Amino acid sequence: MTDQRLTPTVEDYLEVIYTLDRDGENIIGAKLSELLEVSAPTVTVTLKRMIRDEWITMDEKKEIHLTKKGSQAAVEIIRKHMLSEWLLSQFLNVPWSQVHEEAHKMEHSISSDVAEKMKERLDDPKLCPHGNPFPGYETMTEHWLPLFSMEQGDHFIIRRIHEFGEEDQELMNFLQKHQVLPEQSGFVKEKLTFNETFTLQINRSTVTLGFKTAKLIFVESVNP
Amino acid sequence: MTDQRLTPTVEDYLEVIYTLDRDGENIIGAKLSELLEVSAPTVTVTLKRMIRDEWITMDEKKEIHLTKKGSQAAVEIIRKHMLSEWLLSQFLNVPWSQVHEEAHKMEHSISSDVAEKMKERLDDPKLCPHGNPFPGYETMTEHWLPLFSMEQGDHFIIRRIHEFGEEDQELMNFLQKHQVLPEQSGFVKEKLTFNETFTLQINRSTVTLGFKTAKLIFVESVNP
DNA sequence: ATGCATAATTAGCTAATGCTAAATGAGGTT
DNA sequence: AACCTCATTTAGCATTAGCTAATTATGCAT
Repeated sequence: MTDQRLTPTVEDYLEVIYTLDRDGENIIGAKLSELLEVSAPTVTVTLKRMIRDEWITMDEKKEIHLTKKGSQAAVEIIRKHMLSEWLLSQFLNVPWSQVHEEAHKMEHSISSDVAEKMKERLDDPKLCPHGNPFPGYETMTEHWLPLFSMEQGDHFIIRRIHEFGEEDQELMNFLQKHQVLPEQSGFVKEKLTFNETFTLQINRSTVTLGFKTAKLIFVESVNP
Repeated sequence: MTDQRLTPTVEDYLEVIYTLDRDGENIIGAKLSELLEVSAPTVTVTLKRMIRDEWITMDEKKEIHLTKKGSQAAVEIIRKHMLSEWLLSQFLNVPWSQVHEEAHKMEHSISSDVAEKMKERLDDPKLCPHGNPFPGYETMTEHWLPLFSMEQGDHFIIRRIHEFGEEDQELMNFLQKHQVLPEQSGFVKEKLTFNETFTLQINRSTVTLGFKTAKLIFVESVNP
């Protein structure tokens, strides 16, 4: 009957699969291998276990789908992750750039009871400190556009750094250092397509971001 | 060399070994098997790994001793445990009786940086919510006596429930329900040696504790 | 000296997670 | 049809951490 309990590894897989699914991406082993930074054979056997335990199914095209049980488990772990991020950031003054990494470790070891207490204490947040939506609140972020789609001269308020950017500690340190943070406003000083860079002005200082980064940052467009 | 990283299992062993050592008990495999609730062969092989990785040594009498490295690691994990307990109890209103169990899971997944933030935020506590001392503050608890040593009519303030009692969830629920908690005062209504029980009066209510429990509870003796 | 507890080990398994190297599959091109 | 690329799988290994059953040590008591 497979009343398997979740292992941290499986929880990590579920999180990534849920997020890819939310974004409408097609989910195959190779993508998980890249995002989770494990080898392809490891992915194969882990997915096999996950199918056995009914967290996911795999169709003829080898695409991965969450079962109902898998989806519920994913929601739960993502909630724990995001609540931990707020706890670390609000109560413990852990720097914004490190909150993801720390929460990623904690999320596997807090009970649903504790998560519920955190939710109450933190006022039931709908977005994480990076602006990503709690499961079920995806509509709140829908109107934000990738910075990538902005043009020179466009003004914006930064709203969100995508989950898949959060994983890169160097990137996060860089973003924090240059105030590329949710709620900051700025404008596109220069967009160099041939160079694949955006140069932004934020609070009297200037940063240059590559296209890859600009695709992970979402902004609200504003009139200057 | 063996720059092994700690696994949760090894951290658990270190915690127990440190605590037994603090209490001056002789530390052998059989005791760990009992306290950690694993089989004897499991203990044998785990200790072998711990010796290999230089967390502990074993003498001719099979007694276990922490190396310097092992002792430092133990202190660190116990600090994380106790700080987590306070965080859960103070910030998240997790019930006293559950705080140990939750913290026991969390302790393995928080970084030393986060522990340091917790320490600051929680005002550098010297005792855990159960009254057990943080490593290095053992003297603070030395003058408290086991409830077991009290006599009929003796008045006391409960100060401490020993670590090895915390592990028993049923016991903890029972103690909380009957207000057998640090800072509560009461007196021994009846001590029945032939029955191996103490009956206590605490705040208008009465509880009966077995000798086993009375040995795990430490009190400050007071004049009525 | 013998024997009984208690403690510790050995032997042999299982499961989850990782890895590399090598083999296969599946699709699209030339 | 032959080939190339990308994805997946097989095979073979390693480590940690559990277990049971059976064996061996060790120390105390008769």
